[in-house]
Amino acid sequence: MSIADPIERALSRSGHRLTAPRRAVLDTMRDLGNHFTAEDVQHASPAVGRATVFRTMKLLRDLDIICQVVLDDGAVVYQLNEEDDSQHHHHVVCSECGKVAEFASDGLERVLDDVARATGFEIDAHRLEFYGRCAACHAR
Amino acid sequence: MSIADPIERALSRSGHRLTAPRRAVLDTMRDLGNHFTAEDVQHASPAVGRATVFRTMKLLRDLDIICQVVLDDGAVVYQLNEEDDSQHHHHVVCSECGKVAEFASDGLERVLDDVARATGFEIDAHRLEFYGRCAACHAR
DNA sequence: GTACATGCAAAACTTTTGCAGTATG
DNA sequence: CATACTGCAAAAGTTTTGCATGTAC
Repeated sequence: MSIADPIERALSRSGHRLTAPRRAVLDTMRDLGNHFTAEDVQHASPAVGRATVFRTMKLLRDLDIICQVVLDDGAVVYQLNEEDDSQHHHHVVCSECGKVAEFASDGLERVLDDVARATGFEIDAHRLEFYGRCAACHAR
Repeated sequence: MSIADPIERALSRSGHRLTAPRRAVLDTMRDLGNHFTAEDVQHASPAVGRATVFRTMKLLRDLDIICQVVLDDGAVVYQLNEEDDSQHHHHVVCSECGKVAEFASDGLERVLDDVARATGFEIDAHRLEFYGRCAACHAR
């Protein structure tokens, strides 16, 4: 039987078992919608053991199903990657409602080259986050 | 009497006291050279109480004397800002030796505009980190 | 049926707080 | 000499681990 949900399929295909607690954690993350911490997930799924929440989140992180978002204040939270977008991308975080949008970086190449030249570093990865106010919060 | 060290002067001028533990923490940070965590500092200055290390680091962060660096794996560490460079800047982290170089972002404006247009966000802050290998490690 | 996954509880960490004593400005 | 700061120890919070039990495949 083939699995309908793409995330559950990815889990299964990578050799991991599709268990009730894992489904519960995934559903919770979808319900939370925005970014969340392990504590958020645990709180919204009290039936799942604390350790399992951490173990599941670590697994999902390794599989690139969730990704880290670094907030303005340095706190690190997580977010489900958008469908088929386990690609490299960045985040814009709304400081009012917490909404996060993703975007792909194109123009960053130039900055990267400049920095490589100026510092002598060979750069192979980066992290970029923007902070501001989303259209809705901005309008108010 | 005027204070020779620019950081100590900044501390004093902002209405804080120049105490032995604070000097010890600052000296330790300079010794560590690179980025460090609260634990690194505490470990290198056993004479200073644990709580004081945390309180001092919080203070230095508020005064923009140290800044956060987010590592590749999401861990957040700290680093002394370079002299007179409490300005906005970014970091390139060597994944081999841990060395961190700072740089100012110029070309980021274009990326920022693109993202603002594409997402509808009004962007007022950002965070950018590059990861790679420094010239020395790269040469080896 | 077997290996993987879970839940629980304890352990290991990290960071914060209350308070009595100390020392800076 | 007032009050900002410190150290200690306890508390609060977070993440990990060991182990017996359960369950997906």
